[in-house]
Amino acid sequence: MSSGLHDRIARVIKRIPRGRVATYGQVAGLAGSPRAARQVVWVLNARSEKDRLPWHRVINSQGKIGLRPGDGYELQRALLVDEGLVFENDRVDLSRFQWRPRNSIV
DNA sequence: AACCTGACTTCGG
DNA sequence: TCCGAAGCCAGGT
Repeated sequence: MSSGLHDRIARVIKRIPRGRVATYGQVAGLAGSPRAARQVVWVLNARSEKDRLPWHRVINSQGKIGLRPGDGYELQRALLVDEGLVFENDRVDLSRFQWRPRNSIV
């Protein structure tokens, strides 16, 4: 059973637990389209509010926040810090905070 | 249909 | 470790 890629991406994002983060590529992969990292961005912009997605839990493969200072960076970082993530030089340690889902069925 | 755009990713230097 | 280039997908113009 499967819906459109965007719906699957949105569902994956909703599953990211508090205190953990997922990378764009990881979300795309869990949604069944490993090369569609940019579609994750599209979904975040188009549906974060409407679908109440935990948008702040998605960061890039380097453990950094994609949003730029003055354009959401501060808010995202603050939200993550609230959830217990630790930033060192503008990045989080993925080996420590990356979400590792047990069942990846979408 | 061509071309641009983006909260990306990987790879090479 | 830090860029830049190239590859990537799909929506918008």
